[in-house]
Amino acid sequence: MDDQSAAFRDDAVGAPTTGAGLARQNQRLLGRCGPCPIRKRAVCALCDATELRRLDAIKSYRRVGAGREIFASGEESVAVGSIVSGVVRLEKTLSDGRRQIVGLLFAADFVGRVRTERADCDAVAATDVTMCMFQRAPFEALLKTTPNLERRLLDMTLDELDAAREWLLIVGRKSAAEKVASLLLLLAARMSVARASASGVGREPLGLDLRHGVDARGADGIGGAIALPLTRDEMADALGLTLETVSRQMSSFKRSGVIELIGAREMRIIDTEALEALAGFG
Amino acid sequence: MDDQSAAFRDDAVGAPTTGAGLARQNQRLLGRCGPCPIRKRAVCALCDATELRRLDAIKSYRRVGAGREIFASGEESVAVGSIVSGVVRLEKTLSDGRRQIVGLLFAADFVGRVRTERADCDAVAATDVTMCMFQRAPFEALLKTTPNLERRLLDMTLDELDAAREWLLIVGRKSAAEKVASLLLLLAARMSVARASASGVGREPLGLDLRHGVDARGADGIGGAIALPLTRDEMADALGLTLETVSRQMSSFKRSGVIELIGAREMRIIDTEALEALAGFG
DNA sequence: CGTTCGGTTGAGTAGGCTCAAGCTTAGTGG
DNA sequence: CCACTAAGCTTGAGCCTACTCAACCGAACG
Repeated sequence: MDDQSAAFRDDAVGAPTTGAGLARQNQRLLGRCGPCPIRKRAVCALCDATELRRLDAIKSYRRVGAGREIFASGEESVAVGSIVSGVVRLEKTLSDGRRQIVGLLFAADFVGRVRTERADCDAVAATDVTMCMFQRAPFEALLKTTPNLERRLLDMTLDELDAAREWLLIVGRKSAAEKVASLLLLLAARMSVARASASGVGREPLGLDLRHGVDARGADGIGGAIALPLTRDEMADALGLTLETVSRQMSSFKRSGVIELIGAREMRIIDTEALEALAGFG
Repeated sequence: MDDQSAAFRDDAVGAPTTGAGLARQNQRLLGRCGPCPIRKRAVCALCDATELRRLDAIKSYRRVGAGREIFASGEESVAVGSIVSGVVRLEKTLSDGRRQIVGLLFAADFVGRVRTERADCDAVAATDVTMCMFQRAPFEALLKTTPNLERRLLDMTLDELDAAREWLLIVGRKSAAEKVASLLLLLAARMSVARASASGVGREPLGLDLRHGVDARGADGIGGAIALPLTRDEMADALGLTLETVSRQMSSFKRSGVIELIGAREMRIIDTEALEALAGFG
C-alpha cells in the first residue's frame, strides 16, 4: 500500500478485521476508466468517451477495510459510488439492536442513494472494498445532463428492487434450511461473477438476486471454493434467523455432503442440485 | 358503468368480489390529464404540456375489479401504468403455494416493470382499481426521449426500493404484534393519502413505506375509519405470518383499546401513539 | 500463553404454526 | 322474509421450529 496515486484515498490503514488479499491490481488502473474491470457493468456502462471523461473528472478511488462503515443511516448522504471489488452490506438496525441486512452489493453495484438528503441504511464493507466514488452533488448534476447515466442507474435500481422483493419472499416464507441454502447459492453466484469480472455482460442484475444461483451453474464459484463474505451472525441477520440456527444448518448441509467447509469462512458446493432443492426454488 | 368513453376498458364486469363504491368521478376526467387526481404525484408528475400530450396519446384507462389479476408472474410484460384509484398488491408464490406479498401500491404508484421481458411478480387488484395504462413498448420509447419521465420513474423506483427494504426489516426482525401494528399504520397512512389525493405533493414515497405511518398523524386516515384493502390472509402473506396469528393480534389490539374494528374489514385507530409503540419503531 | 472473536453443539423454552370448530356477514334463491 | 351457502374471521388446543441460554472449541493475535 505504498504506491498509491494522488486520487487514492485509503481508509483501510489499520483495518480492524483481517482482510488479506486486497486486489492489488486495482491500483494499476487508477486514473483512466478504459481498463476498469467494472466498466461494462457499472453505472457508467452506457457512457461514451465524452461522458466517461466527465465522470472521470469527479471520481476518486477509495479503499475501505473490512468492517469499516461507508456511510451511516441518518447521516447526510454525501457520497455515492461503484464497487470496484469487494462486498458491501446494507443494514438497518432497530433501537434495541435487532438488525436486518437488506442488501448485499458486489463488484459493479452502485452504493448510495441519489436524490435524498439522508441515507436510511448503514453501508458497511463486508470485505476489503475498493470503490470508485463520486461526491453526490456533482454526480447528481451529471445525472441530469447525461441520459446514459440516468438510464443505467434506473436499470440498476430496478434490478435491485427485483432482488429485494425476491429476498422478501425468502425471509418471509422460507424455512431455516431453505433460507441458508438460498443464501449460499446467492453468494456462490455473486462471488464468482465478481471474480470473473473482465467479461463484459451488458445487463447484470444486482444485489440479493437469487435467480443468479440458477444461472451460475458451471461458473467458477460453484465447484470452486468460495470465501464467505459474511460471518454466521451476518448471515443470520440477512435471513431473519439466529447465528446458531445458521450454524446448525451449515453443519447439516456439510454432514449430508452437499457442501464442504474449509475452515469456517470458506465453502465449496459439492452438490449444486441438492442445494438448489434445499433452497426450495419455485 | 354505462357512460364509458371509448378509451375506457372495463375489466370489472361481473367482478368476483364485492367491490362497492368504485370512484365514479374518475369517469369524468377521462381524456384530459389536467384534472387528473394523480397528476402531481404519478410518473407524469414532472412532464410539461407537450410531454403530457405525448403520454396522453398512448394512454388508456382501465378498470379492474377487486381480486382480478392485472398481470401474472412469468407472462410477457406488455402493459405498465399508474394507479388512479384503488390498491394493487404485488405477490410471489412458491410452487407449494406459500405466498409472499412483496409490495402494496396505492394511488399514483406505478405498476409494471419497464425494460424486462417478463414480470416476476403477480399484480392483483386488492380493491376495485382504476388505472391509467400504457403499452410497454410505446411507453419505453417515450421514456428514452423524455428525461422528465425517466427522472420521475427513477425517483419512484428508488422510493419503492427504500420501502421494500423497510419491509424487509419488518418481516425479518419484528415480532407478530409489531408486524401487524406496522402494517395497520402503513395502511392508515397510505389509504388516507390516497383519499386526500388532490394535494399536489412533489415527492411521494411509494409502496410499503412505513415512515408514512409516522408522518401521517392527524391526516384523515388516522382518527377516521379505514377500509382495510387486505383480508387477514393477505395481511399474513404480507408479513410472513399465518392468518390466525394476524387475527389474534388484531383482536388483542382491539381488546386493549388501541384500535376499533367496524366489522372485520374496517378499522379505526383509537390510540396512534400506542400503536406506534407496538410497532416498535427505532 | 492468555485473550478475543467467531463458530459449534446441546438442552430447554416459547412464539407462532397447525388443526379444528364455530361464528359473522353478505349474497342467493325459494 | 328467511333459510341456505360460502367466504372470511375468530378462538382454542396442542405441537414444532427456531430461539435462548450456556458450554466449549479453535484460530488469530498481541
